[in-house]
Amino acid sequence: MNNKAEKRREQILRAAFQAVSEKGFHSVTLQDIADYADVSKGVTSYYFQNKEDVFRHLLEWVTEKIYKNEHAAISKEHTAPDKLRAYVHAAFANPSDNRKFYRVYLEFLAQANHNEQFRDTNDRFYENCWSIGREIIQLGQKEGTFANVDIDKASYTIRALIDGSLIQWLMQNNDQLHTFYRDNCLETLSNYLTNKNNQNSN
Amino acid sequence: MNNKAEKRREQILRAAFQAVSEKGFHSVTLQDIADYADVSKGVTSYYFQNKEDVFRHLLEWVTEKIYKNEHAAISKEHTAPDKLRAYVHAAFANPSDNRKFYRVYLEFLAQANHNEQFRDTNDRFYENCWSIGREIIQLGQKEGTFANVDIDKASYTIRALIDGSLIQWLMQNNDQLHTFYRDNCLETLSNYLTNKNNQNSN
DNA sequence: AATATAATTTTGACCGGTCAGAATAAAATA
DNA sequence: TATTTTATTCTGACCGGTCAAAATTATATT
Repeated sequence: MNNKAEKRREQILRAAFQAVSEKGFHSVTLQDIADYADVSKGVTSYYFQNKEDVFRHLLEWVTEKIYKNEHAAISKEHTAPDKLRAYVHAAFANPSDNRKFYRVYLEFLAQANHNEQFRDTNDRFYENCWSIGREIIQLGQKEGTFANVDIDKASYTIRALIDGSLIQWLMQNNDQLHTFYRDNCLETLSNYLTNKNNQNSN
Repeated sequence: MNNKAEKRREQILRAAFQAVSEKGFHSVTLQDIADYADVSKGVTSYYFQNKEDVFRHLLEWVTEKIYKNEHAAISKEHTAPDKLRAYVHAAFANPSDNRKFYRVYLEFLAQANHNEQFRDTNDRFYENCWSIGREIIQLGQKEGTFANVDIDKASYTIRALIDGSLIQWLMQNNDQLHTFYRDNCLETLSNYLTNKNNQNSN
């Protein structure tokens, strides 16, 4: 049945994810994916058109999962500062998961420059991230807890700082720094959004 | 003489840079590098141990050039706010150069997770970036124009926001947004460093 | 200066190895 | 039995690295 096929596909995507995180995007072979999924080589070709098709779905799957996780996190909170904290904490997750995720994500970002499909998928991911940012900021401004910053600009800034911090953290092989970067990120964003001097000058 | 050999090596590095920016890290072959450098395939092997050696030197060459450029830019200015502006403007450079550079740099970052040499080189680059940040912040605090933020934290934040902004910009194929992201980045950093509420709580 | 010799640099064909994709067959399942 | 899944093998393309020979440049000799 369809459900079972869907299970297989996810099994393969998980395997591909693991393979990419350990071996790196380009050194992953169809055989690797099959090995990690504990199936034979032909299965991947049966469920996906080719290797690129696997990766395309993998990027979609991963970014979708991240977005849903982050969105769920902020939905549990009710004030803007709480949502902001929840967002940053969700984005940073825990060191080992996040290291794995960002390794893979970074490879896709690098590839996106030469692959329009990846770029499109990432655009949708960005849109989702920005929408989270906007939601938080709008609430904060309605509450009166946040300054009257330009909402779009600020939503870009939020994601830029999160990604920039995580990449910087990723490049140091030191999980200790995870909470440091997370808290610094949150603190900076809190001050940025709260500071009444940051008024929208438009 | 030695000088001529050095010329050749740089010629090859430039070719490799061009090749990576156009074709992507992993699809670049020794033949590609030779083609871009307008020499035969064997030359690269004559001047470098192997392909990886070329890439290692390429990353060093590129990051060194970037750092020197940024450092030169802030050295021309005398006040902290001016240095900050100069730094951000240097980091953003111009759209086409920066797109090329960040494409290549992003590929190296992705690779760094599986390549210790790349990671080491990037660590040195980060150190240089942070030192620029620290220099600016220290001056600003001495001048009294900047708030008493934690200098290390702030230097990480500065680079994180620059990198995060540039990557986000890179993923949109729109050079128009270049000044938008640059100015937003600078504005955010200015406010962050100037805001007297951002006091170091240690 | 002209020629011969040596050193350096460049070339491109070649080899061993790898991989994606295709083809095929065998086994399992319903 | 028909369909799905797994296992195995083949093939053609491609790449990194090698290296002998060619070309060029530098040096020595007369």
